[in-house]
Amino acid sequence: MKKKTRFVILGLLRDEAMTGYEMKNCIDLRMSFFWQESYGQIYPELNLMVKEGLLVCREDDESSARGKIRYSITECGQQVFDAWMAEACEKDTVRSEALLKFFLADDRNEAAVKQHLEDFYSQCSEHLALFEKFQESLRGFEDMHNHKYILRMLDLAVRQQKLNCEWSSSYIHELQK
Amino acid sequence: MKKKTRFVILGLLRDEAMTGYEMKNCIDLRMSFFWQESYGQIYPELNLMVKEGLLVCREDDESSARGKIRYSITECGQQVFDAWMAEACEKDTVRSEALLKFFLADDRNEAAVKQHLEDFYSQCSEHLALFEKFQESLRGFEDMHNHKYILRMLDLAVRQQKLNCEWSSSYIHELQK
DNA sequence: AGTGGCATGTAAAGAGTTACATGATTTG
DNA sequence: CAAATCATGTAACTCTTTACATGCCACT
Repeated sequence: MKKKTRFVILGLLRDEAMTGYEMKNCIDLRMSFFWQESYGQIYPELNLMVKEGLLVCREDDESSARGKIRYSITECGQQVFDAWMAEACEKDTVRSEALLKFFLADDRNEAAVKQHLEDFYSQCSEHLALFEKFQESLRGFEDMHNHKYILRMLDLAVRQQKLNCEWSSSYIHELQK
Repeated sequence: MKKKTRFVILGLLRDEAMTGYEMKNCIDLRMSFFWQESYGQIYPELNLMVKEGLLVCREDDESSARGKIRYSITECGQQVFDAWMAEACEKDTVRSEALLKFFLADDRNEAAVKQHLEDFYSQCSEHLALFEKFQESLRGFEDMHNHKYILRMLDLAVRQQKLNCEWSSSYIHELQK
């Protein structure tokens, strides 16, 4: 289970130069469906990657005591990214406490299950709304071709969230009978 | 992100007494869709839980130098489990290298994406087959009511895998044009 | 003047995997 | 009888989160 923080960073920077803070934001908003990173991983990795020549950085704001630091990918970084892209994927790791509880429940826990289902439903709806908003924003561009891969991915994300919503709402109705 | 190993163990033992090895097996075969544990988590936790009075154990096989150890849940363990069931769930953590690659890809990586899609498809088909087999085995019982919660969960798992299969196969066809 | 969001970073704690060691039992 | 699988366990390592520290900027 190798650390993949650097590849996520590299992948994001191919599109545009970003600060560490923006990367974390982008990962949380658009990729949390299948990936997460914390500041404790991002910032140290960013400094390491500059030393290794995968990234270059420039201070945005010379006037401040400690300005924003915006990173860009180097040619070497591109190569490292493409090499990783071609490698086989490790198997997924998923930990969903809600699904775990749904699986392990019995009649003693019916009330708890009901509550968790409602939470699950509202979380999925929120995610769905987020993904659909992102989808719309990408479709607004005329250069849709550039977003071909992301749009395909979003299509899966949206359909999975819809499935989860449908499943949990019908499960809720069943329990209410 | 608290450790939940003990609750998984407790949940499994409510159905039947098991050895640590059997638990790991069961988790890998039936729960890997949304959960995983390793021996390094299970065995030390098992010993701890006996000390805390959540479990009792008996050696299966007195003749061997080191026989199987089969664990059962205590009344106290039941209570701890039910208390956890009623608690709110932490948010999910998911790490899927394949989905990450699908999201970050561009035209330079089309060949890699194709390969990963094929791997993704075959993995999902395998999971689907596994879930369907499990589903069938549960439906064989006359006391289906006992498995109500697991069957509901399996319904979601099966539908998600079907969605993934459908998505990846249509994506593969698109790329082949 | 205070709140909240932007922004960078570190240290310590905690979670989780991996590799190894050991030995029994089953199956071809 | 060799190989695979069953079975338990530990130690070292790696990964990841969390809590904290610092300070800017915009808005009210």
